[in-house]
Amino acid sequence: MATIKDVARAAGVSLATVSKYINGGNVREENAQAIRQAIQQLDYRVNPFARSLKTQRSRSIGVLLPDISAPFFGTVVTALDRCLRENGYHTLISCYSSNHAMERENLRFLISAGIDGLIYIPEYLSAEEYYELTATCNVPMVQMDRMIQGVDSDTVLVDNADAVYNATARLIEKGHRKIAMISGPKYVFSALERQVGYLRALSDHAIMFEDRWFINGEHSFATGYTGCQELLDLADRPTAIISTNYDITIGLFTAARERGLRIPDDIDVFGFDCVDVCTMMKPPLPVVYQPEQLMGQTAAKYMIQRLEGYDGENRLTRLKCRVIAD
Amino acid sequence: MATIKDVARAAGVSLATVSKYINGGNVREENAQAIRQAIQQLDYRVNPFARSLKTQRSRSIGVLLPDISAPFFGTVVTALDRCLRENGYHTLISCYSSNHAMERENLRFLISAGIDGLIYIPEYLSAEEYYELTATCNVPMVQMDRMIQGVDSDTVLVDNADAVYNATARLIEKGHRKIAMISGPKYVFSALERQVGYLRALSDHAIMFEDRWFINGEHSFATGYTGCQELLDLADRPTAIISTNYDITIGLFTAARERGLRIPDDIDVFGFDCVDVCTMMKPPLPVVYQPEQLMGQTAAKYMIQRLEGYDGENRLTRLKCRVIAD
DNA sequence: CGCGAAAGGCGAAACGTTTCGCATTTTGAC
DNA sequence: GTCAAAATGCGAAACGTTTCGCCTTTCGCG
Repeated sequence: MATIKDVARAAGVSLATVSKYINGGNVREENAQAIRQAIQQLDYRVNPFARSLKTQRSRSIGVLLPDISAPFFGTVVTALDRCLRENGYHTLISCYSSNHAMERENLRFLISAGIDGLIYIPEYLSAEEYYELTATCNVPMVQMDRMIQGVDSDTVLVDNADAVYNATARLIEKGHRKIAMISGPKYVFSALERQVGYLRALSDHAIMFEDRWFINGEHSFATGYTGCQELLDLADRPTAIISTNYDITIGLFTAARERGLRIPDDIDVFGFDCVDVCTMMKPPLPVVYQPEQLMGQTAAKYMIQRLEGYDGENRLTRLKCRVIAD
Repeated sequence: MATIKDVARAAGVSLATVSKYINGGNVREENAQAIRQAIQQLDYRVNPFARSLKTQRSRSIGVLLPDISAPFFGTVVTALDRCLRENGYHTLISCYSSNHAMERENLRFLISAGIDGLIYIPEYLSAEEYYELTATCNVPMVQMDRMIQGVDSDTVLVDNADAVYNATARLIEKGHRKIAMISGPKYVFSALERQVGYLRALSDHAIMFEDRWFINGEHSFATGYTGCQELLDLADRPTAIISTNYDITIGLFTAARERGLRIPDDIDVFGFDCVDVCTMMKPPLPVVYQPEQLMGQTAAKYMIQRLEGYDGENRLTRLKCRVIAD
């Protein structure tokens, strides 16, 4: 493997000049020519390890998240990855399987791997734990989709409460009064916010909240499926159900249709995250769309700015969700 | 940040001894004690850049794949990541969005990032292109799920033909004679193999292949949805449809049910990849399950063995899919 | 043509490890 | 107690960059 030294020799300049050329400094055209040619000829590539040792930066960004196999996260991360790559960074992904111990362990691992920055979708970690783990290193961090209470950083969220408020309000306008919701775990930031939106909409329209119409569980197919069954088994059935996640929506559909219920005639459904599924149905079902791409892009933007020296206030972006309904 | 030099000084031994201790060499217990204490006290961590420069290894494995937001890939990669991490490696994921130019570009990027190994789910790249891009570097590579004709490496595949053969045969045993299939793109290795399994099953049971019952498209919801509609619009409708991918299956369901067809009574469906969806229905639908976890684990195993010096023949594993049906 | 400023080039040090070859200590058998 | 072998420790070099401070060349202007 050719080194910068070989290039310098071949081009007849000093090693420092080659380095300057590579890193975009001023070099006389004549020399630039020679260096270019030498690089070409020797098929020289910068050795990333040596560079990192010297600069103490790796140009890699850690992404710590619960689970990459969920479509929502997958799409966010894809956008993130693309943005970072366009700016010369690469993405080091780490999934902690919604598991507290792994969340802690993987965070430690990412840091010891020498990441320049961290983009983080937290779940269980407390502020104390976070600060303890990251005490020594000092990499910038961007929180995404969720937030640890007491941890200050740039943050990109969606307006969960608003989105679910709107969804609920739509159903109410359509005449529904018995509206159920199937939601994620109580300890998940975004799930909590969605719950708030639901409650507020009911209250604003003077509709009593019924405990039995509110179901909590993991963000899984099973939660949607069994949750829907539970609801349909009630003597006092809801006439509409709001879902809060892709898997829950699919589970919910499945259960409802298995019972031979026509959607939306027999039971109305408000989907979440699965725009393609909902819009292709006849009639199209209303659905909450989260701006996944934009979320990834914004987080990437914040991170890149920090890495390029921005040192101002922490920024909090609330992206609006789009409620897709006629 | 403390360096190994500080540790050596604090422990009263030489720098080389500390290094030996860290890397598991023989050190007198007395010294080990002192070093341990010094490390603790100074909160010393090995600097990964310096280590990499010296060893020319990064302990990171590149994973190049079409799209992380597909549940199948997501699950495979999650397993992969976990295995590699347990062995002290980390995963550098790169999605090329099923795009030829990006596939090339991202491969180049991964290599220039100094990965120790590559785990690769290819799509468009030819053997020539692959060899050209990887000519200079010499990292081990494991192909997963698919294979480039003419590129020799450890490879982990599933037995696609077998799986679809069995699925088709089941439907035939159930009495179906008009069996349609909705499949992925013709240039995707696994899609082609699935097609082969379908054709062979038909032929083995003396059933004519009908061109109009075979539909090709991207691995997307839309393909399943519109494909199903096309099939149902035929004067000569199939009585069963085989899907070959998660998104296609969901699309197919949606279209069939929108028409008010009962599954499996009015039209039988064989699902793919979405075991939870299919098994929770009543009655449960048959479905092809790909051993995603095992696939990731096997690929990780092969990679780790190569990195630890194994230098034997290339290995080809064909994992069996499980056909889940009563 | 001459001058000062700006641009460009250079050598050397530094980043924090691992590892080589050799020197020293320890060990165990006699 | 002695000796050889085994175990352990050490100093120094090396990995391939970037960057600092200083020196030389070039350029533009009067």
